[in-house]
Amino acid sequence: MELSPTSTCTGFHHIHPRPTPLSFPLTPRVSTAITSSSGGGGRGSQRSSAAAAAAPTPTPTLVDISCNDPQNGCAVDAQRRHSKPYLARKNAILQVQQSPHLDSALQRFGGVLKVQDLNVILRNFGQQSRWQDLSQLFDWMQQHSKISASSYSSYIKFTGTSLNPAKALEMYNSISDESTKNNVFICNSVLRCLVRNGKFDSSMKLFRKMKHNGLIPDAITYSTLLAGCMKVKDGYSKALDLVQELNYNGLQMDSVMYGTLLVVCASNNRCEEAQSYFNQMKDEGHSPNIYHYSSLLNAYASGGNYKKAEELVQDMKSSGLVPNKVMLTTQLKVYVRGRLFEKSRDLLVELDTLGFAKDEMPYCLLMDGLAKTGCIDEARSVFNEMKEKCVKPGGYSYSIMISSFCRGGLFEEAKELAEEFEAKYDKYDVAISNAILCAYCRAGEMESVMRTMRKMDELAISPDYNTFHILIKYFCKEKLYMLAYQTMEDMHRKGHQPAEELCSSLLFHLGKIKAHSEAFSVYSMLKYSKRTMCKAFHEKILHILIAGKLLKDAYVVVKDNAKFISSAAIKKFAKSFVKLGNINLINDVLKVIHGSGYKIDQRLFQMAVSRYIAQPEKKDLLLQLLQWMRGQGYVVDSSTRNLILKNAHLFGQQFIAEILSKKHMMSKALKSHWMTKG
DNA sequence: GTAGGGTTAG
Repeated sequence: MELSPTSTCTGFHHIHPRPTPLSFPLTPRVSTAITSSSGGGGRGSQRSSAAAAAAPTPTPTLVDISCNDPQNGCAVDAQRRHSKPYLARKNAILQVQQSPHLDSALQRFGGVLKVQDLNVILRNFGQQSRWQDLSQLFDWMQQHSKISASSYSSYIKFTGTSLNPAKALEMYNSISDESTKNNVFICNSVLRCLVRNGKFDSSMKLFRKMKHNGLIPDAITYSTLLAGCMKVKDGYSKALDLVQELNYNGLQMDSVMYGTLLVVCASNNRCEEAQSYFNQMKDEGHSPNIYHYSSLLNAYASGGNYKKAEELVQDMKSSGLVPNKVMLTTQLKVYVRGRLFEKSRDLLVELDTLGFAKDEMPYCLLMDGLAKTGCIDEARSVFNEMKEKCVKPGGYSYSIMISSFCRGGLFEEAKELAEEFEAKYDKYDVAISNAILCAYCRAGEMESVMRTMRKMDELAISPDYNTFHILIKYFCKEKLYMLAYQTMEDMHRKGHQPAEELCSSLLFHLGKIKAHSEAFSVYSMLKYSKRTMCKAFHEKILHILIAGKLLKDAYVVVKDNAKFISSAAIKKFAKSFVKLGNINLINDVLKVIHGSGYKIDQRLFQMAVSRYIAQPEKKDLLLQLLQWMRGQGYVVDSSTRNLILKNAHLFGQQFIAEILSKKHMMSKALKSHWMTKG
């Protein structure tokens, strides 16, 4: 049973390549209008080579020429207007960029190239994803001291793009010059690199360190960090902190930051806040683009606020923007979330007419909404409708339907659909794998469960919380309790916290099969997780530990949770411990029990004394016990006293005289009684 | 002469 793939990468990333940016399916006439009014900062158009070529360049710079085709007439004209050294550098740039042997090219042309020329080449390598050459050139620049702050920021940026945040960080840490290390461009590059690679917490930690070391953050710094809040738990409050800090530093939000903030609000169910940021943005003179509108619309979806959504779409149309596929699909989401299934269906028809329903996504939205409202039959018919329309179903629609069937108790149908998926498709990720696993588990298909687990292993799909949960529940159902336990251990190691009821059920069964220490381990997993634990849990594990004679562990449980444990259970524990537990801890146990408000009865004292008599070398402990008893007002009853006297030879006369002093004599008032809560 | 964002599904 291998549930912990050795690979640390997740299968999800293998299966889903980085999505390519969506293009707007708009008519050319409208699209021009949108591009000019989109107000997105114009970053994209600045970087497009078409725009660069079209831009008027009265006095071409080295950068411009290096990007042009040398055969181009314009460039030839430009060449004539420049000095020889200039042309030599321009030529050297091209030679180095185009040379198949970077080493020798640098040897030949390196002397001519200035730092800014090398930076041009560096960025060129980065843009072309020539990572090997990028590193090699950067090393060369370092070795020849032809390096500037720009070299660092570009290099770090591209190292982040090539998904190597550790390398970028290492580079940054290796900078010894303080002013270079505090250069805002370089810092922004490093932070961006961490954020991009999903290391938001690290980026915030580094950010604090940078500020401490003298960085003065600018708007881009905050914008970069804000972007990290989008895919992070509790991103909204983190984003708010950043906004507060940037305002405190006298910086202003721009349309990029507002865009990011709207996404954060939408994914954190902050509908009203999204709206207020949207308005604030407009008040400050930034005109929203289609992304701003879509994000706000998405925020409305979480509240199912379809009236506002419709107003927003109207508002957007009157501002001259045309709803695109994403916008309309998001509007469908609003209707689905608002349970307006008639409107949803109508909109789906409209999407289809516009050619926007060619993939499964809008169908998935509707199916999922229907299924979660209990309308499984309707969901099934949308699924079939989608298949009839030759829309290719994929992992999403299958996982929605399989999970719905499982939830609705239609296990056979779920299993059949899982088999259908396996027969027709070979794209797996953790979500579809979980749905398939769930179906096979509920249908009791052990062979298929095991096969699916092996498949996940082979494809390096990391099991997630749900995977573990499904499997543990299933193994319990099949009475494979040790397997369930091992799976739970694995789950715990991976940082997932199992739910209380699952722990409770497994713990109970482990106790039954006398897997006492395993049961205690389950108890500990729950106890040291952030989850709540029901009070009865402590007593449950206490009985198991007593049965397994794991008395030291039982002692810890009692010590920490006595107030949640019944007096009968405490009594049972005390008896077991004094009888069989570690002799060195007997006094401590008695003190703890007394300290939690229980009176200790004479039979227990007598048992303790018997233990000490059996091991006379522990006579100091006996003495301590008797002294403690005296201090707490307990007395030694006659039978215990007789027991000690009978064994007087083991302890010595003086000892006996001390312990049998008058204060220890039995008083009638304290006689009798088993422990009673004080 | 360098650095920032993005909308929809399980």
